Amino acid sequence: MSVRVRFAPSPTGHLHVGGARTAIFNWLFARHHHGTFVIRVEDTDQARSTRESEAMVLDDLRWLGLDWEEGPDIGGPHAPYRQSERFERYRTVAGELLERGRAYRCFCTEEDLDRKRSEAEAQSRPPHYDLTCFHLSAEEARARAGKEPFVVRFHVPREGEGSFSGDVTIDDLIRGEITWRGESLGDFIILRSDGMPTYNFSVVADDHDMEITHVIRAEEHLTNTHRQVLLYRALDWPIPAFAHVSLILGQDRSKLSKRHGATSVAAYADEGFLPEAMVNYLTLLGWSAPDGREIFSIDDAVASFSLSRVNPAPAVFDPQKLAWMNGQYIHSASASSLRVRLAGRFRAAGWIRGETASLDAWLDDAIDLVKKGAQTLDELTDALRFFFDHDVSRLIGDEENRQVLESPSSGEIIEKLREDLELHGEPESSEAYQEMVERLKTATGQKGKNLFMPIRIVLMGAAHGPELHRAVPLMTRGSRISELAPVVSPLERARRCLEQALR
RNA sequence: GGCGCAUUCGUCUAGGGGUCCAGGACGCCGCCCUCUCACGGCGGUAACACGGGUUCGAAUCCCGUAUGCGCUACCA
Repeated sequence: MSVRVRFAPSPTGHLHVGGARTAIFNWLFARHHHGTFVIRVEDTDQARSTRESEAMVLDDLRWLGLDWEEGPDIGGPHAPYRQSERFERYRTVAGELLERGRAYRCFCTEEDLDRKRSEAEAQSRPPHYDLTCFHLSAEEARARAGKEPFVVRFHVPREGEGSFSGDVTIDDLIRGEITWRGESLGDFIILRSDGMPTYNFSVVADDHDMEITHVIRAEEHLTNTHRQVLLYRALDWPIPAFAHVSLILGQDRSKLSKRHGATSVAAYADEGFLPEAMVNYLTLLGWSAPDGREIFSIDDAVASFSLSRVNPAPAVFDPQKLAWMNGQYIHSASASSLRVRLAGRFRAAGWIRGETASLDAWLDDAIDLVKKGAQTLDELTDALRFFFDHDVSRLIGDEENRQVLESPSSGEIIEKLREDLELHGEPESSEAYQEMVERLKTATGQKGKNLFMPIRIVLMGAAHGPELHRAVPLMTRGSRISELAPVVSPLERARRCLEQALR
């Protein structure tokens, strides 16, 4: 039998990293087994669910690089894939359960239930439903159903009730054997008074109808499995395999949520994280490759993925390691591929004014110049800002910079630098830059840090940054490309500094 | 409270009775490279929750305790 798995998000906002990892594990499992990946939208909570959220979640999944064979956007043999469009089916299944005597109408009001619950708690009895309506005769139930609101409850088989048992044992693919006793469960609602199904019920109906073979989901659903298996049994439906993936925790070891900072994958996309890095990191949160490698492509993960290597313990989300990993991907990416991903940011910054091959070539060189210093696309963009933005007053506003510039030799070095640039022209190559440095060495008698720091600060605008012999020629070349926003040329920088900072 | 799950360096993890005085990665610290910052290289710091068993031998198996988390809803 071919593998069929599903990811079932509730459309209540962007996809969060926890959901993303569950989706990734499902997808990896499906692809590894050449199975089918289904997206089903669980929007029975109509107060919180929106179509906009559904579109966002689907976009987030696509951004991660996941694809699916069946889903609300593309349909499929088991359409519809939105629970809100499957109400008829749930009513039919509930009717089947009613007919089989495995479920019953319950007319107790919420007030009744609240009262019963607190009474039970006061007497330290389990707060289970007291079966009042279970004991109603079929005739009475039918009669009241016409004029009173009711819910449909599933009856959890009690000891000695025929051949049925409320005990359930599953063999979780990640955690092994897990057993629940029937006594720990009360009769639970499957259809609300407004006719809407509850989660545990719709999930079972859908997973069965959609022929899901493996239910891979978050650990928070683990104890729900007890109810769900009971439902499968009452309906004589085959029970799928289960795999419960542990929760992702924040730094304080509580379940990851908004107050832990960025938790939606969209937020990471905005900051300039690459989907490949995101998938790689999330895959590693709970799973490890058999060969121990930590940086791997999604195809490698597909090839070696197995649920038996998924760790059952919860994992703390570590933004630092994610950032490191994203950096690894950026550092090994080609400049041209990064340029494509950065295009939107460059345009937003107003740096790109036209289109020409020389512009692309310049951008690629610029990207290569700074990419090792960046861990995100945002940082990479920031690292390029110095080309276009040369603010002398901000430059001398920095204490470290001012100290260097105020040293006795600096004035002379900058003066000679300007003279050299005027006389020999601005360096367009690394070699030309080196020659310029040699001339400045002889002219000023300075070398090492004493020589380079003033040059660096005046030309680059900061004491730290990329290599001068690459950056300065690029600056020169950039200042001559009209399709690019104005790059401040080396000579202009030297002049401005002399005028505004050094007397 | 009841039920369930989990517990190896700060974090992610490897390990599934002897090869483990526990290996890798992130972080942190130091050194090297170097005009600076990064990158990279090298080295260091740091863990089997606790208590009982089982066994010649336990991080690995069993029981208990502690702690954390989840469920116990007409949320999913």
